[in-house]
Amino acid sequence: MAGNEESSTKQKKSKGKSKFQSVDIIRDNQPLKFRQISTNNNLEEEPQFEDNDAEWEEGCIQYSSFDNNGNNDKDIKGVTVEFDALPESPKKKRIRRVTAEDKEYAELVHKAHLLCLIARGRLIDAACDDPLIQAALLSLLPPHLLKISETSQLTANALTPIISWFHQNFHVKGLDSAEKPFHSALTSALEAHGGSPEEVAALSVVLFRALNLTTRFVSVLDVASLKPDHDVDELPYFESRRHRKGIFSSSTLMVSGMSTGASLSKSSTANGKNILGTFVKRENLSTDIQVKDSLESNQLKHSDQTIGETQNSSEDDKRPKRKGDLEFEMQLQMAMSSTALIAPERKLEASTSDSPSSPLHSCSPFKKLKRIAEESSSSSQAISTAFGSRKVGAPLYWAEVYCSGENMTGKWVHIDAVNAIVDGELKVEAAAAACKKSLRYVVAFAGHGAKDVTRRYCAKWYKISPHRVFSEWWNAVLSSLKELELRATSGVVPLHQCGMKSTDIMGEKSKHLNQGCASGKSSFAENYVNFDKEHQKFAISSSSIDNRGALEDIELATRALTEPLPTNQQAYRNHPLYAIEKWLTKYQILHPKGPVLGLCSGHTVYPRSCVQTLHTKERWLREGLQVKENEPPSKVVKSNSRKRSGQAVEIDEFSETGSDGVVSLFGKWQTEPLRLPPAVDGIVPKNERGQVDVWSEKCLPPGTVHLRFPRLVPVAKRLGINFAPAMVGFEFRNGRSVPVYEGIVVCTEFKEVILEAYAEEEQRRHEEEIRKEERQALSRWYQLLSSMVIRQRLNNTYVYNQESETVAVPFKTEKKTCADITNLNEITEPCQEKVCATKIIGSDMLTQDHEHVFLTDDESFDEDSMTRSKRCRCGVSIQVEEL
DNA sequence: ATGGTGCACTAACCTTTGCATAGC
DNA sequence: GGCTATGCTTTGGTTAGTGCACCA
Repeated sequence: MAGNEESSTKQKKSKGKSKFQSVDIIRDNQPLKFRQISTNNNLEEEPQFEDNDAEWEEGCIQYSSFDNNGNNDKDIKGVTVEFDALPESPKKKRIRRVTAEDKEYAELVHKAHLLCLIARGRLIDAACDDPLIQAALLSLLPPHLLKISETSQLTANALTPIISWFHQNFHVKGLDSAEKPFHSALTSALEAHGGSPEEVAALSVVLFRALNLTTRFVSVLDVASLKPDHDVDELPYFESRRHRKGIFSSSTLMVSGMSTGASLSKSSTANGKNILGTFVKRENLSTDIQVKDSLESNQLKHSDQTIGETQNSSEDDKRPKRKGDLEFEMQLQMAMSSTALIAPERKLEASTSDSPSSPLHSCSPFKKLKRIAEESSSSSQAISTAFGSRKVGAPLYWAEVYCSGENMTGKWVHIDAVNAIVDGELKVEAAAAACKKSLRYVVAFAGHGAKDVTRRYCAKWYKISPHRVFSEWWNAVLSSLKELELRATSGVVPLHQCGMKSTDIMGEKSKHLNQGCASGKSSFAENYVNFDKEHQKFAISSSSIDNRGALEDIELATRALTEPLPTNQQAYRNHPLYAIEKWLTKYQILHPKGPVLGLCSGHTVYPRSCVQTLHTKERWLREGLQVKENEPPSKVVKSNSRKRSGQAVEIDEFSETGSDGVVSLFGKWQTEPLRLPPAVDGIVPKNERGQVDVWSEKCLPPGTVHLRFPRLVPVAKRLGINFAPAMVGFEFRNGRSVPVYEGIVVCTEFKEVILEAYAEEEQRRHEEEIRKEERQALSRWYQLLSSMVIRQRLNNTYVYNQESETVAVPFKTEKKTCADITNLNEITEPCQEKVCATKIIGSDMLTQDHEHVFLTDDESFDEDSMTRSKRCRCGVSIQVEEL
């Protein structure tokens, strides 16, 4: 290593990229240098130990520190260096970027997990259809509540008393019974009047179905992330696993069981809709919570376990608590108070008392909760779970009941029996967001089928759509399930009975649209035309709007296309509905440039449908399209293709300016179907490179055909047929693109001729190959046999003869059995007596029938090795060293 | 203190049509 | 001399993703 100066230069050069650290060991005035692989995330990189690549840091360690045992041995073995600070500061920490492989893996996991969750949903749905459970649950229902099944025009309000009763009688008890089959778990939950959130929600579905109400079991599929996640803790499946051990395993609980009796009746009567309690009430209630003996002990044990998981370890106790941990503890306390299965306060205090310095600790958990509750209550009817960053408490399961008396045409009404919420679809997203959950997939299950109803609950679709699997796959998965679901839930809704015509439905759409306009702070009137165009597929005639499924589809589609305009610019980057010019890519343009939907931070917002992708003329050719004559380019951009110095003069023929380095781009509306010059007189029209670019069948000149066989060129040449090599793509090799050729393009009339010739040629080649292989096989057989014979001959001569002192070696031959290897003799000119391979190999070969005769004519002498080779006519040869 | 926003930076991805030399 | 096989070498623009400062 050179001096410090050089080292520091290297350090500067490798600023922020240090992979290794070196330490200079001063020993006998000769600095030694060694490196330590840092704890860099990029571990898969092979360390490069060339000096020019390595990044060195200097440090001095006294030699004596290595030699404290008095060992003067010059070799240093196993040096351990301890650094005061970590080799890399957080600032220098390199982020490991996700690779395509990571993404693919994550997507596979995501899909598999989705399928599992759908299967789970179907299982629950099937269990909810069980007549025994339905009957058992129905038997518990007070008689006056049974009347609801007689209601012809069911409304959400009519369901409130049932929800109230259910909520008073069935509570979330937190313990997840994932180990049990769901059917028996549901039975147990019914007996115990409570269970996991999933079971309680399912029981509510059972109840509604028992009352002959068209009901779906709705579940938020809390699926593993579609994108590779660096932080495994954030992965939902890890999350859920972790929380399954706790009281609130992917809980849906938002309001306590104890409190809701009062709050339910009050709020439900107050607004007739929302019977949600608030945390302010919870705070008051919590001070009066009575410990219930029997359940307490169990719960305490469990809470102890849960707390133990996060804090009971002595190491953890001493560690300063993270915010999330504290929040989790508060969550825990809330959970216990909510279910009236609370641990004694001293326990709670103990659980939070180990981080006195924590800012959160300075106020009591309930004060904190009160503050949060106040915040959440500031937004009208907000669901009071907005505490903590932990992903617990989010609503994951609920029911949807079809209320024919709602909304003129009937409506699927959200009913969260766990939290006693009726028609709270607009609040689900807020509740989920408060618990850091996104409603990526909300799926309704009925009749063994499933339907994606995410749109109903998710207003900000643009936020969740990047986290959903691509729609083609998802739609394909759900298509058959959707039919099943539709069959189970569809019912004819004659429009005339509802006094609603198709125009009214479109009026509804218009209303939604205008709502969207209002939120977008802009007039959308002119957008209606475009909107209507996009809705064409949903604009079903009055005659076809005859079932709930179709109506719901319209409703969901309307929601899909009337999302409010985002208020931040970045949301427009990949927004499926809206776009601003700022976030268009190099190859995108607005065409037509309008209508204007609104403004965002001074940027005009356009519909995403106006964004068109541009391509060069050549690129359009690949799509089987050509740019119309005299079309001016829609956009001229700087070329990013590398021009070699030798070909830099090449001028872009499409460029308006005519200068090099720019590319003209055209939109699809400027193209027409490709019209290539046809083949004339058996001549294939070729491009400037003397080939045909076969990106697709559309790219073939009329009258030509692409023959995708190897070794066709010599055949075509031999027949004198005009052809062109078919280039089918590129391969990136050695840092550059290399064209890939596959077969040739010939005129159609020569297709049969050339294929026949090709078949003959291939046949001939095949036969030739077989012959070649046979020759090789025989040659190898001959070599093998020869070597064996020689070996035996030598054994006989030098080993056997020691005993018998016989010079002549007997050798058995069998003429009759050697027919199989006649070719051997043809190749090698052997003796007339044919060697039987089977005999030689199977027997000792020591026979008395043949005596080798080594004629002097067949001898050869190698002067270098001073050996004489003698050959018998049977093919046996021996080498004799002359002394 | 916290979360949202926007800018700046980074790394993955996409791009896309040789050349020199040795051996036969 | 011509043909073929082999080895060499790895750009730079675009864009999605991430970190961080700033602000409400």
